[in-house]
Order: sequence, then C-alpha cells, then structure tokens
Amino acid sequence: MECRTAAHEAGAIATWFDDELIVRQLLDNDFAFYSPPGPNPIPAEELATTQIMQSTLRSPPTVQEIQAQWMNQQPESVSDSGSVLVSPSRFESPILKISNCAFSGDALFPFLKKTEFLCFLAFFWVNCRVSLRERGINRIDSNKYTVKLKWCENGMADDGYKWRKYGQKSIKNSPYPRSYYKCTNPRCSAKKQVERSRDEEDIIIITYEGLHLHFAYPFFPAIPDGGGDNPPTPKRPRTTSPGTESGERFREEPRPGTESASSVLTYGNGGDSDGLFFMNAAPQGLLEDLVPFVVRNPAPLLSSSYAGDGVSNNNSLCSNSSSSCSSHRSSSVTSSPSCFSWSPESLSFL
DNA sequence: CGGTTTTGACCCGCGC
DNA sequence: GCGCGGGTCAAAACCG
Repeated sequence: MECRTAAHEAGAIATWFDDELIVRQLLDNDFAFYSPPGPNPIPAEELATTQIMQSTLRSPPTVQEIQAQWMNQQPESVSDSGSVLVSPSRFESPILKISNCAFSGDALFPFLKKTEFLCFLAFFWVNCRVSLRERGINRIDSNKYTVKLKWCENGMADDGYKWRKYGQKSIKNSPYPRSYYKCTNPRCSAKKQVERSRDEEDIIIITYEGLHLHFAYPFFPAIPDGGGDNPPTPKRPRTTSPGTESGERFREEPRPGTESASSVLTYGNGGDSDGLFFMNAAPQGLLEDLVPFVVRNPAPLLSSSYAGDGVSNNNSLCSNSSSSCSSHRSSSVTSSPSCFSWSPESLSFL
C-alpha cells in the first residue's frame, strides 16, 4: 500500500498510515466495520458506500481526497460556521453537528492516529454523508466535544456506553433543563451533558467531556429476533418527585425505549433491519474505544464476525453482564449519539 | 436487592 | 463580599 505523497505532506496525518500492517488487517480481514453482520443482506446503498470506503482505505487517501469525496457525497450539505455537519441521511437524524473538534485547515483530524482515523472514516462514511466544506474549525477545548443532533422520533440508540444520570439543572434562558451523566464504569471519567436547544426544539445538544477508558459493549451485539426491535416498555412515571416544569417537559421527550434525549442518534427504528449495517454497529462503541483495542490486539476483532464469539470475547473487558460497563441496551441505559467523546489530549495516542 | 433516577443542597467560579 | 449560574453530591425513591 502506498502512502500518497499528499498525505505525507499533511504532516501528522501521514503518521496515521505508517503502520500499514494494521491497515491491511483492518481491510483484508472481516473487520467489523466492513463486514455487515447478521443475516440481513447489506442494503445496496450501504454496500456501495462500504465498497467506496474500502477502496478509499485500501489506498490511503489524502486529506484532500477525503474531503473531496465527502463533499461529493453530499454536495448539498450545509454546515454552520466553524463546524462540521454530518448528515446521516440514511437514517432519520438529519443533523449531526460536531464542534470544538480538533479540525483545522488541511490537517484533518490531526489528533487521530491512522487507525482512529480509519475507524472514524468507516463510521461516518457508512453512517453519514459528511461535508467538510467548512474548514478551519477551531480547536477550542479538546477535552470537550459538542454534538448537535436532531431529535429522531422513531428511533433511539445509545453510544455504546452506560451512563448514569447524576444531576439535572435548569439552565438560564432555556426552557429545558440540562442533564448530567457519568459513565457508569468506575474507571471511566467520561461525562456528558444533554440538553435541548433553546432555539430549535428538535435539536439535542450533547457535550461530551473526557474519554472512556474502557471498551463499550460489543460492536455487533446479537440481534434479537426481528432485529431487536422490541422497544423496552416505557417507564411508569414516578409517583413522587413531581419535578420542575422544565424538567418534566424535557423528560417527556424520550420515547418508549429511551431514557434520555441524547439517544437521538439512534438511527431509525431501533432494531429495524433497515440500516442494519451500521445502525447496530456504530452505537456500540465510540472510536476511542475501538481503536485502542484494535491497536493492541487487532487480530481477534478483525477476524471476528458479527455474531461470532470473537466480538463478544473481544469485549471481555466489558462483559455483557457487567454493570460497570455498557454491554447491552437496557431500559436504564442512557442513550446518546455515536460520536466523538474522547479527548485528544487525555488519550495518549499521539 | 442492586442499580438508576430524581432532586434539593452544596460547592465553586465568575462578574460586579 | 455578594449574587448568580453551572456543576456535582448524595439521600431517597424508583424499578426490574
């Protein structure tokens, strides 16, 4: 595999592709990202996308190429100033805005190593149509990432982690309260804040802080019959704790099967075979979790199939039954979008 | 019974 | 110093 000159010229980006072995393994084996799991056939759309992705990755693209392809993929994308709009048009959540990311100029994702970058590419390439028209995103506080998502009515997904709500506050000038979540893993200091946009009611703003120091639950969990589309029964309202008016309004937003407004990024009808390819994979783990494992021990993951033991075993760090790590969706799992939540600074992969 | 959610209290930083 | 707003704590309630 050749690393193109342009990529090398990109400075830090070039280092992503130094380890060609890993890249080859990622691509030549049934790497989870590229091997649609489950019995459901790959929708043609995703298959084509995947092939494009693979093609791109087999020959490490330059930043310019990536950007060009992304832009070509969705020329109509609109992005706000200083942010990247990711529009998972395949699904119902049309807006995914990432801000405060370490994007800058031609140095696309400069804080990512090769494998992280590849995983990111695979993730968003398949799930979303990314437009990078807007450049020069400021790296503000790399320890925090803010994601805006459009509320998706018919689907909920989690980001592969189990969150415990530890607080909720009313925010000044906002009718909606802000909820505070911590990762339930005691080793993990990741947090997130979830609030609804005061301007756009259907927009959920999620701020991730810190990174997960553990694996998420399996990337491709076994799908129950019918694709696991049996939504959990909605919780009964608590008889106590009347809650504030704003709080009530906010809490009412999640639909049955969801616990948090942050589950917006659940890509469609949770469990519908539609969009199976990544719908079931993406939320299972954030890049930050996938990559360290891949880097450390790529073989098992690469050779594993969707429902195979490999994936599950690979996540032994976070067993399915463990409550300290998100392993399975449950009615108590706080959902959140699949997006960046690691900290390029605190995660020492640079 | 263990884990999660709720929610008031508390703490802290910031601006005045 | 004081008030305000935001973030966290922790006890109680809730839920499976």
